[in-house]
Amino acid sequence: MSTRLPARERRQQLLDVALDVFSGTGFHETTMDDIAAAAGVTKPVLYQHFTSKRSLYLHLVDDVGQRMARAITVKTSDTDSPRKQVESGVAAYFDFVADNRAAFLLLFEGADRSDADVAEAVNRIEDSMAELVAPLIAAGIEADQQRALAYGIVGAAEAAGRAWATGKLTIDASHLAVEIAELAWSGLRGISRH
Amino acid sequence: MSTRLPARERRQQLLDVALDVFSGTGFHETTMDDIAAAAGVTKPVLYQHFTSKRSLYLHLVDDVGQRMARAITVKTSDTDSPRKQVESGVAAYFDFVADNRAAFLLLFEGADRSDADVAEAVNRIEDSMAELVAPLIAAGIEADQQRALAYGIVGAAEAAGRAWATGKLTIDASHLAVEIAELAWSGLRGISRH
DNA sequence: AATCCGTGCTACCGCTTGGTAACCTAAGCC
DNA sequence: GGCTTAGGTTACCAAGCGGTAGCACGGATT
Repeated sequence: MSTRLPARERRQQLLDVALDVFSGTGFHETTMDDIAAAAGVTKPVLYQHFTSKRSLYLHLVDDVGQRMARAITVKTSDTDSPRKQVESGVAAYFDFVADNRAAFLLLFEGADRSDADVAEAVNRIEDSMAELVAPLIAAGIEADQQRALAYGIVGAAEAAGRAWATGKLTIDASHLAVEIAELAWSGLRGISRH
Repeated sequence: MSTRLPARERRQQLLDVALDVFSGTGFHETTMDDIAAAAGVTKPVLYQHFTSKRSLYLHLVDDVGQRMARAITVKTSDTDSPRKQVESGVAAYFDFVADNRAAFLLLFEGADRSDADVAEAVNRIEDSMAELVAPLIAAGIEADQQRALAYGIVGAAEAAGRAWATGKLTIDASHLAVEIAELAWSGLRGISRH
């Protein structure tokens, strides 16, 4: 039944499966046996590839976080008009959400922020996105206020993404992106001429 | 050492202590012994007042959620000018954050959303706040888009609150409220004349 | 002073689950 | 065909922790 796999492939398969399971059930509600079973394998196989449950989980969170950050950074670096940057950044954000639902939910719905390491990993992503947004706010504003607004915008995308990914919104992702981009942009512009 | 307390007061003390401990350490990382110790008491005392760890936790989440929702609803019902409603609503939000840091973090930082009941409780709050915000958006817009934007605004406040409550922003709470209110308002207005 | 009840403690149980030791077996290679 | 190696399994352990039974103690009541 269980086809034998070379280490490389098995490891990748385990990562994929673990992402799905963790994402659906959450860290603490998921047992190593659950993941193993979902992969059609037994527990010790997991421990041949990962030293502990925690390390597997952290690996996933880190990995997914980097993928998301990169996806967005790449697509915003094309243009330098602030307006276009907001649009393409938000679009990239929701593209990622749509194409990687499990990954997004792992980060922003299931992640256990009371674990310091996990919280740090998630914060790193939020911070890096806030740093992309901050410079788009008019320069006349104090740095701390800029950061506050940047976190606000990032949070808006996050919440909308979460609502969408959990099925609370029936809009399609690209429309949602346009909507949130507009919210962000006019929010930022409104502030700038305060 | 441990002064004896009548049931009423003990129960309340346990709730207060549990809120602090859960909020700081998270549900799974907190043991019943931890809470008991923090209250200067032993575990069985906890079970004289609450039937299980889960029920204690859920009780807290529910309680805190209702307090927060009420605090905001009350202070927005004064006025009917949309602009003023946004301002006073957001102000009430950050007042609550500042006055109830532990409670806020329990809901939006430590809460384990992979637990269905917890997620539902937290969602209830977000939903009720989104419902306060939605009607402030111009009527010409489709309902689903209104809801999407409403979630976005609520998420902005949440993220800003979280950043503030975890010490990532040094602004004082009332300034932060003004800032986010302005972001929300101009965001909404910008959208409305799309 | 004997009683009683509400409050709290000591001591314990048992299940879940992360993690491991020892063994097995399919497949390539000579 | 035998040997080696890597991928996989069964069976188990240990420990943390939620939850409980049964006892101790203090103070009001009579």
